[in-house]
Amino acid sequence: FKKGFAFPDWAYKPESSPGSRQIQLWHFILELLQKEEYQGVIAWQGDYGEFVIKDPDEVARLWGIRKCKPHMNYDKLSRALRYYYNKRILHKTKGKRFTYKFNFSKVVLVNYPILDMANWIKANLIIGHKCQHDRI
DNA sequence: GCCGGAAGCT
DNA sequence: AGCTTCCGGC
Repeated sequence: FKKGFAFPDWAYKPESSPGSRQIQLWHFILELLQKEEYQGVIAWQGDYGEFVIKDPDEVARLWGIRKCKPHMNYDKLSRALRYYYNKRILHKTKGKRFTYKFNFSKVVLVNYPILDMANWIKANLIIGHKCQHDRI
């Protein structure tokens, strides 16, 4: 996940497509991190895999839109991030405000071998997002 | 802010 | 299972 890495179009599938499921928070975080336009909101900073949430309210708002949870806030989002500690997906950078670090050794190398990145994206990155209650 | 238990939802 | 909601404690 070097800077400027962009996921190709075929990696995105609509929610209604077979085999699709709800997007996971860490997928969403990675999605924001690879988009230049969100660098004022969330960005890689410091050590490899380390990122800073520069605008917690905005990240929470965007996550709320994605999950159709209009009352999402940073308090709730950060609780979800804390559940990643035991799963060894993330850990906190202690002393640094709004700063977390991906355990890429597990997330990428073990669960999703870097050599098979294309299939990892296909299997995990779901971008299509229409709220169920919004369907007419 | 950050932590983690507890309960609830899908 | 993967959050969401709520919250007491630090």
